[in-house]
Amino acid sequence: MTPFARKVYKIVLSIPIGQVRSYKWIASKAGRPAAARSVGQILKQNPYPLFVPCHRVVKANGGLGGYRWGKKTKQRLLELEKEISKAILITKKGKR
DNA sequence: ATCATGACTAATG
DNA sequence: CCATTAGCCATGA
Repeated sequence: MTPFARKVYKIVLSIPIGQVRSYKWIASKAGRPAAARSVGQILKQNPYPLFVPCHRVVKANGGLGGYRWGKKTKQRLLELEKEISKAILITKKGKR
């Protein structure tokens, strides 16, 4: 585990449910604005599968980006979380 | 130090 | 959507 990798995971962990960030954005936050590609390298190692929400990291142009277990899976997780966050909003609204 | 590898980016077709 | 090209960079051998 390198210092850069640690930063990347920490940042990815901070992405809220139902939201996404680009590899470039992560790279900048980690202090290496031009290391988007390296961010991908780090994420594919994914030491904590299903704990680090690496599926919330997408391409800068809006594309899906890659995923260790297939883009299809990534897409499904994102749509699922989108629904979940929507449900959370409804809950908050009705709760008062 | 050098070299190869990619879940990137931007531009082009 | 896909493929190619060039630039970019952390990482590991």
